[in-house]
Amino acid sequence: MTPFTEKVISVIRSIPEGSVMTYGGIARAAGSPRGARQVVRILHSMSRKYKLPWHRVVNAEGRIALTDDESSSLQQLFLLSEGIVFDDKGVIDLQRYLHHPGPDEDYLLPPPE
DNA sequence: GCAATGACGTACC
DNA sequence: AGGTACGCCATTG
Repeated sequence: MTPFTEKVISVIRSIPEGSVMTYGGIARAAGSPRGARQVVRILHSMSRKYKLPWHRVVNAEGRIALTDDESSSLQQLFLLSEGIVFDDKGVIDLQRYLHHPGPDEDYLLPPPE
């Protein structure tokens, strides 16, 4: 268990209801801008052991990232129940639902342009 | 300990 | 605009 992993767990647990975060965003918030795939791995192991809001994690496009149809539809169900809206293409409006970490975090958003 | 894995992201066809 | 290729690196077998 590395500090990065603990940070990731902490970040995920801090995602408020009705908000989402991307894998890359969590990785950046945890101090490893290129650690998106580690977030995936961590989610795999942690979601079984710990109680994490794994359903509030989506990919950079704002889509459900799960490969299993059953699990992904379940995730969508969870998000819907928290008030998150999907558009026609099944995409979440990240501008609106993405959770921004506090000012303590060096969370760098991509340039608005 | 080394090789494969993975619910990603980004750069390139 | 849509598909492919590859880097990333903690965790797992």
